[in-house]
Amino acid sequence: MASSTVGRPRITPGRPEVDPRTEILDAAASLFAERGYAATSTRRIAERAGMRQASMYYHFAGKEDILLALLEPSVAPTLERAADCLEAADPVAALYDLARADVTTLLDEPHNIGTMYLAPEVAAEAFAPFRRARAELAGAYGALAHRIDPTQEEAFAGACCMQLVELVIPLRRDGEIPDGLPERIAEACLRVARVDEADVARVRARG
Amino acid sequence: MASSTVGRPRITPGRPEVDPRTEILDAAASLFAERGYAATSTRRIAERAGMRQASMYYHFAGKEDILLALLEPSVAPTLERAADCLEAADPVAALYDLARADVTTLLDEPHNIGTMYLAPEVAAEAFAPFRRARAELAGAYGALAHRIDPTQEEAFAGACCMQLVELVIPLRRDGEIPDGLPERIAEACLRVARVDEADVARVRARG
DNA sequence: ATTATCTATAGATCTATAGATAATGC
DNA sequence: ATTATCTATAGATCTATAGATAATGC
Repeated sequence: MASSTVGRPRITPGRPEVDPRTEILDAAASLFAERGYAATSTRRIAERAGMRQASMYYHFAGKEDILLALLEPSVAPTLERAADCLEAADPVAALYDLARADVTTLLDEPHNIGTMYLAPEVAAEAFAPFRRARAELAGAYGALAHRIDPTQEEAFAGACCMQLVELVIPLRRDGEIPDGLPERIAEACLRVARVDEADVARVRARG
Repeated sequence: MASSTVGRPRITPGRPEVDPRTEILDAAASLFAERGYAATSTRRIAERAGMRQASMYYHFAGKEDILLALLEPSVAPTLERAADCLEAADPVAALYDLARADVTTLLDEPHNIGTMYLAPEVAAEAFAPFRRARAELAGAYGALAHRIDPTQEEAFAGACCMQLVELVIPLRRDGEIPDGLPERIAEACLRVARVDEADVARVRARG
């Protein structure tokens, strides 16, 4: 995984101990988050990664392949977490924990790559698995909300929770991350799912 | 405003009774919403508008000018509505009505142009007035929420309401608009702002 | 021999401008 | 004369490929 010294050396040496694939992903993620996918050229990605434009193609088939590599790793953990929480005994606590975990994940990603969830480019066929994973996650939110209060419709409640969780994306873009954001968003999800204030306090206090 | 017959005729005549500026805005809005701003070429806009690529420049200075023209009309009404509701006697009803009106506006726009609110391109200097208007709207949501329950922080509550209102954008993109969406989103805003269920029912019943 | 870069470039865009042209208006 | 289009194109991209090159590994 470290940079072996095999192969023609770069013109500017680049970070040691970081493999070139990661350098490219890192550069692309920051540019995609800042300027968007379509407005980011392969030349610019390579430049930020510290190599020539054409060298990128040794590691990736193209721009779309890079975006796939950036989004893919989040799919498996998301599906797992969504499946797990469906079996929880306490749906209120489960909803809170799921929302908090998802917000934390989005916060911890190195370059606010969540921005790309909404990009028109992920409508392409290649991103179908990614979209399916998001739909499944929304389904999990909806199922929990429905267990909390069966009078509310699953699809709408799930969409509301997802939307609140993804509030972290614009907040991060604008550099306005308040303290305790995961907990605050998780609480907002509970309220949208019609959990009463006593229960909100109970779950919050549970820590 | 109708198409006079002055000027060299088009190769393909185009809609009568619709002025060319509107044809261009219409074409651009649909393409921006479908594929995004950066991925939409002037050639494609002109083609959908029924004219040659260069003819567009008789009506607009460039692509950015078109996006500005699409976003600008929403600024004044938004600011007005936000200012009005701050003086309302009943903050719960005011929050409900503001959210419902904003969702309805986004639903009524001909081509889901709300998609562009989140595009990285509106970070450009030219869109500063538009961003300021959105910040002011978020401020109005926050102020109402704060009047409803002064223990909650304005900025976060405002951001949550905006985010819920803008849920209409992805729902519309996916063609999943349920019945009564403006009312349902407005209710969700009340719940996030910690309005109790009795008050939610009261404001909803008020019609 | 293998690996990972490099240089160079083909071919396909895309934006914006220059200048011609085909209508109506006066 | 004015207006609104047209054709043609300059100049600047941008993506992806071909083939050379400079290291290490065996």
